[in-house]
Amino acid sequence: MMNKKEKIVHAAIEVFREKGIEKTKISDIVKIANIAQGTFYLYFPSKLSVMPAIAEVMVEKTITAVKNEVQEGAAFTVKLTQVIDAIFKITCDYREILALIYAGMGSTEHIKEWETVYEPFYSWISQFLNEAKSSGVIRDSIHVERTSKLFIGLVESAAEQVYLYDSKQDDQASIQKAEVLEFLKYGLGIQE
Amino acid sequence: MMNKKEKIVHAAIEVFREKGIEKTKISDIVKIANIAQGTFYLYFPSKLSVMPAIAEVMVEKTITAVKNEVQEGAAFTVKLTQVIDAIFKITCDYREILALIYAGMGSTEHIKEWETVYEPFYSWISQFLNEAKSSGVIRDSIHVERTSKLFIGLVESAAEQVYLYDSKQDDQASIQKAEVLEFLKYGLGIQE
Amino acid sequence: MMNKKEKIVHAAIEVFREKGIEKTKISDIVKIANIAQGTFYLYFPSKLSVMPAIAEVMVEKTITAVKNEVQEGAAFTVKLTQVIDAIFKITCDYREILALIYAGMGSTEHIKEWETVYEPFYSWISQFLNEAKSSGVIRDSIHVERTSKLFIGLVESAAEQVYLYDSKQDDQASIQKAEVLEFLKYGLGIQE
Amino acid sequence: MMNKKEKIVHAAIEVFREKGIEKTKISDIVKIANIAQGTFYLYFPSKLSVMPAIAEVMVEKTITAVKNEVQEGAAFTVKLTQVIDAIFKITCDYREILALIYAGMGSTEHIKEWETVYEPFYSWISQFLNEAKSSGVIRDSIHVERTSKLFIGLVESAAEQVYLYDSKQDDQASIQKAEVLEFLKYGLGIQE
DNA sequence: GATGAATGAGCGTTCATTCAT
DNA sequence: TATGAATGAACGCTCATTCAT
Repeated sequence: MMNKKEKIVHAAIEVFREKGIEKTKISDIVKIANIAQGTFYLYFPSKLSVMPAIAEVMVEKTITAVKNEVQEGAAFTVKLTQVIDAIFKITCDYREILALIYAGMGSTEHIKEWETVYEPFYSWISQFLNEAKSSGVIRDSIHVERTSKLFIGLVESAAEQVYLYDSKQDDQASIQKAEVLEFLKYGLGIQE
Repeated sequence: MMNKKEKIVHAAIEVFREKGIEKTKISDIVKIANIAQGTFYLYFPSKLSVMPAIAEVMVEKTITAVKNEVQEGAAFTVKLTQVIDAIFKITCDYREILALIYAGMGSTEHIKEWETVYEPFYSWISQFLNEAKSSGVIRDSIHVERTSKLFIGLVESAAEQVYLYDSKQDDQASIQKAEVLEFLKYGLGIQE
Repeated sequence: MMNKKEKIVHAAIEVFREKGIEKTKISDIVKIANIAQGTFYLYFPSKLSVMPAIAEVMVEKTITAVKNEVQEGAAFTVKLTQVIDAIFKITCDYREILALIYAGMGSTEHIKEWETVYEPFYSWISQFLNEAKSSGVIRDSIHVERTSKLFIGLVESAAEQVYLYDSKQDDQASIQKAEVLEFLKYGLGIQE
Repeated sequence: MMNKKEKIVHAAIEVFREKGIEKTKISDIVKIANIAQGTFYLYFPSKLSVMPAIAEVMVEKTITAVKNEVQEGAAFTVKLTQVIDAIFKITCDYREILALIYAGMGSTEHIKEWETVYEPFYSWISQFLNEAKSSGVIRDSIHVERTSKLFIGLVESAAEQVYLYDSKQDDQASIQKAEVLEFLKYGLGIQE
């Protein structure tokens, strides 16, 4: 049994994916969440104010997906491929929502919250890069915190482009992924 | 004196930047454009249908900015720095709109148009990379068309992060730019 | 053919009388006015903001009623009786609305407007008293402007009391009127 | 420590004064009363049904104020002045509420209750006038019960006008009071 | 008695769209 | 073409009321 707030967040994700954010009505969300219209307003003042809570869930989903995909003990390049795979998958599955989160939501009101919300994902990637740096697999001049953000930005925007331009052709995804991998290998200065 | 259509497009850009797309009303646009409410519908069927026209203007602005910044005859690394500078500047100035355009706008209806509209910018970057590739400045394994998109995605997302996370500290911009340059130099495999 | 604003004001008066102000919905008003719901908001921002316009109409109605009732050339006491009759009639017919207007509308926002709106009525009574004062019918110590307000306050509150306490008994009205007349005769110091 | 019912009544007075009756929500009242939302309904069925209890408190306040002001053994004219002073003070302090009570509240449902509630005040003034009548200070033709209502109506409407039209100028109050006193002296036919 | 989270009917308000001028 | 007053369907939001605890 979920509590009401969680119900709203999950219902919102579901409806946003189906109808897009602009076309989603609060009445759609409460119908899916199976709560009364007024109850929504006990937890959120508006449709957009659900976004930070959604972002939190999305970051969790992403981290979980990445962790599940990455094979403990594999070579760094393999792991890199797996990270890219995971991000591509999540990005394609939830692209409308991620696009909004990533773009900073159009409105600047919640921006400082994203920082906090995204932090765990940046941390994970930082840690991932740091290990590689320590074992000499990637170049020593890497600044891991900053690069983690560039890394995620690069992979996510690449994933979005696949959807954006080549949504019909599945093989485009793998070509694009390969390209990103290649670019990252050079960018990180992998020595294996 | 602008014609009515241009007035609408420029007014829309102005209002979208101020209020965000969701909160912008057609009445806001016509007020700024100084035309009658009904006149809008003589040129555009809906608020979102103005977006491709906006994108066109934005791409023009971007290409112009890049061209103006890049110094003919300079070394590739210098030019690279200049391209990054120009994109950072444009991205920061118009980030709300670019974010939306780039993210595909949440609604999938106009996606195919973006492809066409963005094409000139991708072309310019492709050409830029191609010259470098021909003269052996960057690694030969680069696929210029695909990389041009990764390139733009990387730089734009980096620029967005500066705005997103460190809006107050101006020096963050230059650090972030340096990091991107470093990453690109490795990613492109520059040999100078 | 009335213009839309007048239609709204008259419809509002009608509905307020029937249902009371609190229970009146804007949808009731527009139904009677025979206009679209949205049209209301082109002229008034809220239900209560119609009140000043209503007050204006009510003051007109009152002055007209008084003028019609008062017999040119009659003795002052007769005229006084007629003024009282007219105010009682109007007050009883429109008591819910007048009560609100007179009480200052509960909210203090429109108070300064009442001053302007009521002015014509105060003027008329002032003039009425002034003539009587000039011809020596009422005591010389009367300050006509101030007394006109006391006069109206006295007669209106008396009329309200008839409605309030004795709404069923019609003869109460005439007794109350007689009492007011007596009180006013003394109060004004009539010498006839 | 007040009991819950008293808490509600006093909270309602406070909120009604601040926001007006129409804009007052039950949730505002319970917040001030520091009780739970549901508790309200254990004592009152609706917002307006609190009004008679408020009126009772107001009448008590008024009678107390008048009694405190009036100096035992003073001449009638002096007492009259003191009564006027007291009513002016109370009316100005609680004008929004008194206006509503006095005007019959727009809704006719509780009217008969006001009669009962106001009775003590009318009685007191009747008694006050009766004594003056017995001692021959005021004219013999006075009908004390009816006149008590006219008396109160006159003084209260005068007090409201001070507030309404001249809220800034404090000396207006004393001029208005003097005018009322003069008017009453004549109206009652004082012979001193 | 007391609570306050939950309810949902109902209302205010918006704003894209139309069309007579 | 251009206008902008008028429209009314659609939606956000409120808030009196309930009821399980």
